[in-house]
Amino acid sequence: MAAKIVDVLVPIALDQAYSYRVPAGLTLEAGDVVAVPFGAKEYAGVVWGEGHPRPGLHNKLKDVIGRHDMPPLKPELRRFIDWVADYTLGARGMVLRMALRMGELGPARERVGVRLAGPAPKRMTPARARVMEALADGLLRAKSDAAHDAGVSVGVIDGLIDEGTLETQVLPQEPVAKAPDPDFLQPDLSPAQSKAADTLREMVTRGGFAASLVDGVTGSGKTEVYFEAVAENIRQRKQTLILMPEIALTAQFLERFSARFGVRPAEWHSQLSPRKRARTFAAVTAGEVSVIVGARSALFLPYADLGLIIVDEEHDAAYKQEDGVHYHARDMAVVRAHEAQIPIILASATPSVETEVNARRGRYTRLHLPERFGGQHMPHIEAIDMTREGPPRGRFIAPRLAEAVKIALERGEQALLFLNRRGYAPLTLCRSCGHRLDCPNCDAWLVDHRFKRRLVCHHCGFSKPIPESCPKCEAKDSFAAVGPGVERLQEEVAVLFPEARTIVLSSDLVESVERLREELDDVAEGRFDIIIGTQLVAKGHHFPKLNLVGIIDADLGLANGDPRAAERSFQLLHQVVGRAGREAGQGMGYLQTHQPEHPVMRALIAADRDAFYDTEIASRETTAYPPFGRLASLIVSGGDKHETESFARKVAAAAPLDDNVRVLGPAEAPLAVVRGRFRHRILVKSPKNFDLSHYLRGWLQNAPRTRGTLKLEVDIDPQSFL
DNA sequence: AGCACGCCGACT
DNA sequence: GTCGGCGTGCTC
Repeated sequence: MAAKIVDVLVPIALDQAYSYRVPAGLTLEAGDVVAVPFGAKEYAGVVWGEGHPRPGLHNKLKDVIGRHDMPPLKPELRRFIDWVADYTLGARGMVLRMALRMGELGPARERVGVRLAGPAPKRMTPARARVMEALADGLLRAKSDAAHDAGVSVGVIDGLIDEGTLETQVLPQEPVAKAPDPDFLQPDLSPAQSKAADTLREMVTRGGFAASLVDGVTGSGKTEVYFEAVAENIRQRKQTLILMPEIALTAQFLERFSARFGVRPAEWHSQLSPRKRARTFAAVTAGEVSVIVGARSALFLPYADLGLIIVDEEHDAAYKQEDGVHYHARDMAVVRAHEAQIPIILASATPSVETEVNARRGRYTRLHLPERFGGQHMPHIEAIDMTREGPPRGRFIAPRLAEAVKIALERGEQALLFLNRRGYAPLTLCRSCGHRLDCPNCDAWLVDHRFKRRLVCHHCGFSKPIPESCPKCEAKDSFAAVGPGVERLQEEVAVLFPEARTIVLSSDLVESVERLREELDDVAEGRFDIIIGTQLVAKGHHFPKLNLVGIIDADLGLANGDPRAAERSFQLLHQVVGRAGREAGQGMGYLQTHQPEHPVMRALIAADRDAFYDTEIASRETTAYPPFGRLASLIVSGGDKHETESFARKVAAAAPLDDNVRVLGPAEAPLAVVRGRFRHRILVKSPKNFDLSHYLRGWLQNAPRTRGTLKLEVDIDPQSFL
């Protein structure tokens, strides 16, 4: 290229690239990472192509400051960034920002090592003698290691350095991750696993774009299967990205990885320290990292030579980014694999309807793992019809479930009672005047959290102590808790099973990731008899002694008008009941429901996953919902109710006429007020093969501008309808 | 996204 | 009179 003027994309909320003069002596190519002045600040941007400044702009151009010392962004990544920005209607600069999350590449903090070099110190002490002994081999070791090995404090080491007994040397940086060994452990695979692994290995060897779905129930060994593809990709000396929905809770996964490959993989997620982030980023760019396990943001990193993408738990809703650039990491992963012409593997026990349809149509190769590993059986599921055999008023555990728990406890097995509701009760009302305690900022009830003695809003975080008397009628002791949360359930469990050791696992009670890990270990080792949990218990950890799962309210996720309610419910409930009986024999699951004939319940009871997908796919097809049609959601929000509403109407009125498109609304969002902001939603539906992004772009160009507190967000392929 | 500019209210 | 609140507009 070697142009005198280049277009540079800066990682800020702008869609446009800006033109800069290239100073003499600097040669730039597309993809080069450069420092440029922009406004008052300096940014690391990327050369997006040759400059095409508007004629009048020529004499206003600034100079590129210089080129960053890092590999250029490959064309495939630049195409991917353009594609994502175009598709999501996000600013290209914001998408680029996700690819340049490099942190500050400041000077590396030097780690100092020590080794025995000089004569013994003049004054010898017992501690000093221990150091001399520990370092007698004359080898270099980190200061802290030396202190630890000798059983002394770092101060003693420092003293010996001053004496000249020890000499210091800067330690080489430890690599972000050591090289995984594809042959560290020969896996012991079932015939079905071997067959699937062969197919995947072949896909990796062949290269080029190919998508496959590893589809098998919890415990069928999906991970072991795709690890074989990872092993093959390591042998090909290419990088592997393994996407996980929630990286913080993957301790068990990291252990399985190191059991198979001998080392832990590199990690990428938002909680990385800036230093670790910068080092990992550099290592990924330089190709020094072979396998990276990451949250959705890892999809945008500038890999030196990416050869394989794996999306674990591909159905998980956490893959959808709901703020900033709205994107679905699973879908974008397929796009990236396609741009890079590499294989992608999706894995799930309960695939998303989109993925299931792609597999049924043969667009994705389905690798089915039909049974649990080691001859374990899927749990036997029964419904408990709450209209006919429900518990007495004010109680939530039906007699039949209570009996099953009793038997499990007698056998020394664990029981899990699942209720996807945090706190004590979702609603508190005054018995004397009927007043409901609600959030001052949101259109939502305050949830009673008795462990914390507070009322909490689950939408904005507002909380206040539980008042003594009704704020409306001032009646004392008049509050009634309506409905159950996990804390209330524990109260009932304590009455029914006073001897049992119980634990409540709920995200709001989690002090730290480490503490949760300990608690999960305690559960796994059998230090609790009854686990009462929210969706926190649905994934990740494996509990060998768990043989009984009771779903307290199987209808909970079906209540709202969300088009994905059935799919979500099925996935969650399937995952939770699947936790029973992986090692301890025949597992049992009970679904407490008011609608035992609902397709979700029927499919779970009959252990007929396909039946669920059949009905759900048919229903999506008749309603032209995704994947048989396309959806976008425009969310208008603002601080003033009327202004927001009238602005939303004006936006909707600006929609270009098109026979392909149906514009629904604006309507008040189901959660009409959040954090004091009023929300209206416009739903846009189009046929599948219609360029909805292009249509929306045209629309928004002619829509009235937001001003003041008004905000207009575009959510393409919305997953949440709140 | 970040920052400067500018226009209004309430302080040393 | 000036400090500072945030609404508006611009950045090669």
